Amino acid sequence: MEDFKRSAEIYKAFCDENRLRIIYALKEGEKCACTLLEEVPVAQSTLSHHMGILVKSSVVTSRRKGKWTYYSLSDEGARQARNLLDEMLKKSEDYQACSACSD
Amino acid sequence: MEDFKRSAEIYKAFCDENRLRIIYALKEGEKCACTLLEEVPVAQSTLSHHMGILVKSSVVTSRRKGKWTYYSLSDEGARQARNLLDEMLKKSEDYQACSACSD
DNA sequence: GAATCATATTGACAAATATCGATATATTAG
DNA sequence: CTAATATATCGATATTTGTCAATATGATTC
Repeated sequence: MEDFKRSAEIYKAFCDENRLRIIYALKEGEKCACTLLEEVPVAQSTLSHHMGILVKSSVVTSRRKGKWTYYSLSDEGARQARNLLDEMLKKSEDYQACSACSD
Repeated sequence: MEDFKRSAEIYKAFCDENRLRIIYALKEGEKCACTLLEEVPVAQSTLSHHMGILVKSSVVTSRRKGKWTYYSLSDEGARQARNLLDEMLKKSEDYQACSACSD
């Protein structure tokens, strides 16, 4: 709740158009990289790069199963992102509606 | 709910460490740029740049009062960011827990 | 209107990021 | 063991972003 660096890392998940596409695709269910690759218009190496960022943010988890890596939305990551957003946007108890204001 | 470009723009507000510091400072109340400048370790022009991004994201609103520009957290922007996050992280009705899975 | 103050804009630069093709690694299939 | 497949990593490059100093704009004050 003051570790702005880590918080920013979490929101990195959402500040890129293609990563939002990926998250959106994962709403339907767990998918392997090759499936995501069909749905998101980027090269394979680029997808891999984005998946790394998404996993680091903890919004997405990965699991290896043979040749495939399956990705899915993380409930825990979602909870964390939501809580943090609430925390950041909640005005404090003694919020000053208008500082040094002459209106 | 498919305008990924606009959605990414909204989350740009949260994916930089210093912008999070600014948002955090605004939880206390409306503040002018010069006050924020004392609390966030960046140059004046850099602060102005960040404020532009925050306003574009709609998370922060600005109001001009004489020489000063006052910034504050936008309830409407907060609502929008929260709704969008929920929307993005909510698994769909027929979520496939495990696609083509042999577990 | 000249001086002062708060903020925005501009220009330059460095750092970070998104992207791709090529290659490496790891697993499965034959 | 070899070939094929899925994914990750590497190297290169273009774009974007964060940053600052300098300057411009706009408002207030004298």
